Amino acid sequence: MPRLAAGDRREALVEAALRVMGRDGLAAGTTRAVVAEAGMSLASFHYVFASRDELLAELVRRVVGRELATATAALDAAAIDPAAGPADCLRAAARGYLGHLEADPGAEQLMLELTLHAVREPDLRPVAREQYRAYAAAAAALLERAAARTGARWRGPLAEPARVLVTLVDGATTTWLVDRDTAATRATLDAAVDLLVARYAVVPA
Amino acid sequence: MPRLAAGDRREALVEAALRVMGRDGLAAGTTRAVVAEAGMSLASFHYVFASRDELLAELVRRVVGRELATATAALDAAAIDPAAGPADCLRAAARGYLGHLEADPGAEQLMLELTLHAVREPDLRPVAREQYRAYAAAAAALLERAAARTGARWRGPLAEPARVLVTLVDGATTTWLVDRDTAATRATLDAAVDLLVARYAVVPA
DNA sequence: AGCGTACTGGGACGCTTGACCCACTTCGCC
DNA sequence: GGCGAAGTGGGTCAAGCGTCCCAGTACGCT
Repeated sequence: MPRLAAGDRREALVEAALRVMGRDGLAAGTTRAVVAEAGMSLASFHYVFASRDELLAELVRRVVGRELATATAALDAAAIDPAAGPADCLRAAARGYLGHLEADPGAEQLMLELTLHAVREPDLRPVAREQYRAYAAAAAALLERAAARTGARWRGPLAEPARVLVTLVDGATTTWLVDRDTAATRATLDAAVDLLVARYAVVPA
Repeated sequence: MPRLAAGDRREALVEAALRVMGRDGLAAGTTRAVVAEAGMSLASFHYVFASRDELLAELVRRVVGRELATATAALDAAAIDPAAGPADCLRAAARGYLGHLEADPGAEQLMLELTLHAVREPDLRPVAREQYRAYAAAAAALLERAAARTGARWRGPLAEPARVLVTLVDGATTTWLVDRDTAATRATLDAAVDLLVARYAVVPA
């Protein structure tokens, strides 16, 4: 059987954990369940990770990176129309995220579960903070890019609307996970985007 | 030692569970931890509750009721000033909630944890749905009351702004739990309230 | 060919979990 | 005074947990 390099096995375990926990929840992602999903033995797990917490921390970093990439891609794909305003761009990005959420609800739910877990565990708390700092930065970058592509600009510091955006996406995710009402969530996000642009953007005539 | 009626012991166990889980998280609320907090034996637990899940379901209902009462009280207390507009009312309600969140973060975090858990468990899923239906209804009532007290009225059906409100509060809670930045969260909520009123309210001159 | 490092299989350890059970006590009521 | 229902103490059960360990295997390098 072919040997895997240590880094690859780390990767494989993270991927396996993502599948198991996305499917059945954070609590279901025991070390045993994870290694079973990855087709490895327990020893391999503790050879690569010092502890389950280390896996969890890596998990957060990995998925955050993936989310950010998704959002950016959605925005880029949206800004093709030269007549589009910043609201159109952001709406498209929001829809992109919603599609991502619908396609794999477990992954997003897992992120929420991980965040809540990380806030409780002193060792993991910094990870959660970093996660939300990354979200805020990504939101700011998103706003900036949307403005740049449409010739608009933002009033005042970006931090405030960026935080509103993060709050919105977070809340929309939770709400959608409960009632799975995509139409209502889309309407909420659309309205919120309009509101955001109306307040913070300066759109050239 | 004085006997407690069955209903009282149910109540006492719920209260104990709330303390334990609010302090250390949903996962820490094992049956043993709960009965220890309540000063009872395991047998008493299973005499009153058929299972841990039954406790969890009751927990959600209990706390939801409490939250709604808090929000309504905050709104009522806020609408004293006759010159206040709907935005002032809602801002006050938001601040009331934020104060409540600061005073007992564990309780709100627990609600989030419970919701996420309920969404995963088929048996508990209806409870989560009902919970968010209650939130939406409460948000609608809040909007209605804010309008009534200030002589304003809302454009279109209340469901849409109500959903935005729920989304907002949910997201703000999560974000605050991570970074504990009260000022930023307050700013976010204030801005969001302004946005909401600007879009959905008809304020008389 | 042989050595040392990298890796793995499988079992074990000590502990906690939700659930259950049964002998026992307490109490209102006849 | 005694009976039956209500409630409890404490132990038990099987299952599952994270972690650890060690004997063994496979491979790259000299």
